[in-house]
Amino acid sequence: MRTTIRQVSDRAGVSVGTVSNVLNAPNLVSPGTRSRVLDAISELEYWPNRSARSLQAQRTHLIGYRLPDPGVSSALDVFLHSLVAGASEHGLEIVLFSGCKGHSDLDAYRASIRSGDVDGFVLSETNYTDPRIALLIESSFPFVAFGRAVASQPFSWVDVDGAAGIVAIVDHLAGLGHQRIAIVAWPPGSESGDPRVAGYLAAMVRAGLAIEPELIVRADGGFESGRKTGWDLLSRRRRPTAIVTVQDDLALGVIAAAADHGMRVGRDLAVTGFDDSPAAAMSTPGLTSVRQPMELVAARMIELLVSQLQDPEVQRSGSLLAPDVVIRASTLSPGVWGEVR
Amino acid sequence: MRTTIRQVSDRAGVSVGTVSNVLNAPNLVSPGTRSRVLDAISELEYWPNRSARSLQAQRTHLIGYRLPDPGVSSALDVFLHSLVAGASEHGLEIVLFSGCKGHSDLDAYRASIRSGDVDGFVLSETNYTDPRIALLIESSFPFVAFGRAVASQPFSWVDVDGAAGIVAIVDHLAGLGHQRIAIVAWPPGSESGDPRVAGYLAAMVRAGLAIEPELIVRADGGFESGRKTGWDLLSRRRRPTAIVTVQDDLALGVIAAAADHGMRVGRDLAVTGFDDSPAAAMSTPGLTSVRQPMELVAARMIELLVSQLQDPEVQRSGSLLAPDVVIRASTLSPGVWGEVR
DNA sequence: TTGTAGGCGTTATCAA
DNA sequence: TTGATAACGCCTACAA
Repeated sequence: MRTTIRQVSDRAGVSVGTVSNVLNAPNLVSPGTRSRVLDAISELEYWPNRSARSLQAQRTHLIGYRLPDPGVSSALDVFLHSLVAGASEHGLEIVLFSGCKGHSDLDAYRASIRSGDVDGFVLSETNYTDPRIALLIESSFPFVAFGRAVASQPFSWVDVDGAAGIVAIVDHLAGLGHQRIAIVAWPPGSESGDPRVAGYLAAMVRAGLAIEPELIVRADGGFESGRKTGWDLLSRRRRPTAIVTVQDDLALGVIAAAADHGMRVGRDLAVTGFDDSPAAAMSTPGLTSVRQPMELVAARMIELLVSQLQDPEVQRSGSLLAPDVVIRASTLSPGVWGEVR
Repeated sequence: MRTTIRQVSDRAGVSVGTVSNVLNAPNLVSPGTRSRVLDAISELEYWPNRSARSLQAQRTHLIGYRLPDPGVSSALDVFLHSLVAGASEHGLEIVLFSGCKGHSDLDAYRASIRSGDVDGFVLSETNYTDPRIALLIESSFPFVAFGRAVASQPFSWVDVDGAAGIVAIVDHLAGLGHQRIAIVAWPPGSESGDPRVAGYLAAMVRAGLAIEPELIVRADGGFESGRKTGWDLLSRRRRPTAIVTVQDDLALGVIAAAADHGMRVGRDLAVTGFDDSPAAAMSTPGLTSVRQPMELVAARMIELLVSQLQDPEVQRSGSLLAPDVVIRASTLSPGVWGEVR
């Protein structure tokens, strides 16, 4: 059986209220009894019961997070870690859930809200009109989203400036002398993908490079999709000398396609990714990529969430964070680029 | 304000006990009142409060899992997913925590136990003598470990037969005609690493290949470590024709080292990894690797945990699961192997 | 078949 | 400064 506050109070010869005060408002207790109580607490290894505390405080100190499907998020590892670490600093913990089969995803959120499972939610993989965001706003339930969206009211979000990331990538490539720069992007309509294409266009214009529609190709995402798209791109008479992608997995697929064509990436062709996933760092050649500052993202998300927990009426706001470009061998060998073939 | 059982009972014109029975023992309630209560429940969108339920049942339906440090586990994504999915089928959720700074890791577990945070733990990254295992056994608190260990008493664990995985790898390589097969392993003393080396030795003997001490090299783990070790191995006068590793990250480092030497993996050299991480599948050439059946691992772990939750006295047992070998281009080109140089 | 009451372990309120 | 007591929302006896 676990130790209760009653046992501690008996042991210390005080009332339960006093023990509670020692823990929650030590200044209200005289030093003498305080130390007597503290002794009893440590002798009995007493820790307040979480459920009881939650029940009375109407607060669980738990934050809900629905895991994205496997393979969708290539930096989940770092993100989750930072999230847990950040939460822990505020006495919060992250509870994972999955869309229960048979029920819609939304129902899981709804049930959690009604049963007081968690104090708030962290959302990721949001898109333009995410029904979860609408639901949570309507329920006026605390949450933060990784990713902007359109919503009826302002809400808390953190996002990474993908457009800026791609601009930096294109600048880098243009600086190396590339002129035919292609981009492999997801189909239009993606909250994270569209700005990246916009960044590509802007940077190309600024670099004085011609924008040719055939240099903008679409792929569903993932390695195989990148491989196929890359193969097609490299099978053309007029090949691009550089291929920008919106996802590391796509870029790694392009690298494979280049090998299929007998080309050496980093020499015959430049390729870039997005996410700086572990696979990007460990690829041969190393994959130049846009790195999202996941630690910052997570920390900021927790910050925004905590401020809502403290004051439900707090002004909602968004944070747009700047990414870095990590340059690796997949975009090396400046000056050797020319019209291929 | 959230809906309480009281409001439901008022609305349905019954007592709270009856509402509770409708939810927990429907057969005790007459069909008439039952449907009346059910109506009230859905109209009011009533969901029982989790904290109150936990308090009274002395059960939180939460399982604690301490995230491994980033980069340690290359298959965390799949594992977590399967864990969450498996837990969800039993009405359990996974709560993540991190070693709170300043305190020892063990204290986090201790505190969780005493305060009734969770009903049990899932452990991963265990080693021979894991203090957490000792603590949990001593506290007779429900838990399952991913990985065997030495302990004072039997406990529940699930593990993947790493030795068998490496045996299959060596068999595969020997079948391709390789004779000088090296292994890059972690330093001795690792619960997961040692059996893999043992598997290597056994398979080499069985294949009638000479075991040369210089073919067994040690590396700390990780890409850079693999790159360095690989470079050294390939700088020798008598190079191995195949390099087995105990981790994908190491293998990818070896692939990079081979490129540094101007060698083409899959043709001049065979390389294998362990874990079948996303990076392995997306590497060029694709990395032959040992795939741990993470879905099964997680499912079995949940199974073992749930059985303890149902009956604390249940017999503890372990499960050793068989891995698969995923063959990719890094071990292709059979028959072209010879003494290099 | 249904209602009532006690208790799960805390914290907050109010007296003393 | 401390002690008693009433919630918090639920479930489970037990009584009706």
